[in-house]
Amino acid sequence: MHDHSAVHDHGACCGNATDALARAERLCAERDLQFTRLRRDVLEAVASEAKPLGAYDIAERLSGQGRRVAAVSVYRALDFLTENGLVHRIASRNAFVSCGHQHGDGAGLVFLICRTCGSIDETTSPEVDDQLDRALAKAGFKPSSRILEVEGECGACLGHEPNP
Amino acid sequence: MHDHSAVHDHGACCGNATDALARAERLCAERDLQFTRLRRDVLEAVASEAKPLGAYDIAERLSGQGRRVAAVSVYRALDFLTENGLVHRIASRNAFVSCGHQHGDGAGLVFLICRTCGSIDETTSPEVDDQLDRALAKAGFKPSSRILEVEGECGACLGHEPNP
DNA sequence: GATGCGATGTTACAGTGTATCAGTACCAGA
DNA sequence: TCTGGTACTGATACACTGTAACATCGCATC
Repeated sequence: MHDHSAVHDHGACCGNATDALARAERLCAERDLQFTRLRRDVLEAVASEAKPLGAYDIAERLSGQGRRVAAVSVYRALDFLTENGLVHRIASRNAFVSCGHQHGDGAGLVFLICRTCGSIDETTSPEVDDQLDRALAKAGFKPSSRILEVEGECGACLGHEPNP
Repeated sequence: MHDHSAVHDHGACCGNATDALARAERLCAERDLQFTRLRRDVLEAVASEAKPLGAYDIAERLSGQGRRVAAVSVYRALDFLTENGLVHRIASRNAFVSCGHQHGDGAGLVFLICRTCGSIDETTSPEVDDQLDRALAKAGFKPSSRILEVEGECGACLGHEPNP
């Protein structure tokens, strides 16, 4: 029912699906937005998996038992969720993860993508942002958004290895 | 013949196509790699445009006059070129740009993507890299590659605007 | 010439994303 | 109540991006 074959248990999995849903519910109430069934289901699918999911994966998971969710609908729900910072898009994978933090709009995030277990973590680093802003200013470039994704091995997978 | 409609003339255009070709030729000779006609043509197409080009755009440009270059071939050439640091992939655009610098393997690059004119510049910032390494170490993450792409407005376009 | 290898050509197909139109639910106002 | 507007969803079609598999060609080497 729930794939846990990958070596991964940093606590940001499974349990946070309900957290994410609760947070979404609150946020939509605050902003007077509709948290519809489709949006809820898409968020739940994404949040219940630490790995990034493609839009078609999500559509497949939500379909069945007389219900058919087309990829288009999933994309629309994902647009809504990303616009409101509940889900992030991983550009290097063409896939989506649920936001694990409550950091406002999702600016300044760093995504850590593990090559071994496929999981994704987020962090932030004000120091990186500072230096980046400085570099951009020096280049005469006015930023409006950025993506920063790092591939490598997560701590859990490094720990499991015999010879790091 | 050559589209210059976009506001963009920071000197990294057109002229550097020949530079890029010369650099590629040298590099392939050094490493004993084949710099074939297809690879040359693909690199030339990418280098003669400051904007990122999609693989199918490239295929279209190289086709005509009895020659037909399929997208697959372009992808293979692009794989070769990116592996050797002659071309970079822009993940947020699914497109490719020729490398404007001679910075070895292309690690530590920052891509500046202008929303207005569509051009792409590269910079590097050792400070950003330092801070990023620090943040990754703190997170217990061992990086093997990263992408850092910033969208915004380039200096040229900012200068052209009436009220910045 | 035979063999092996890398590069290319060709076809087919999988995966990703968007455009467009139609239908539905709901709410505000006449 | 009816009507019209808005937001969401369904559905189809299509464009774009990328890969798998196999055939062919050129070239170096035996």
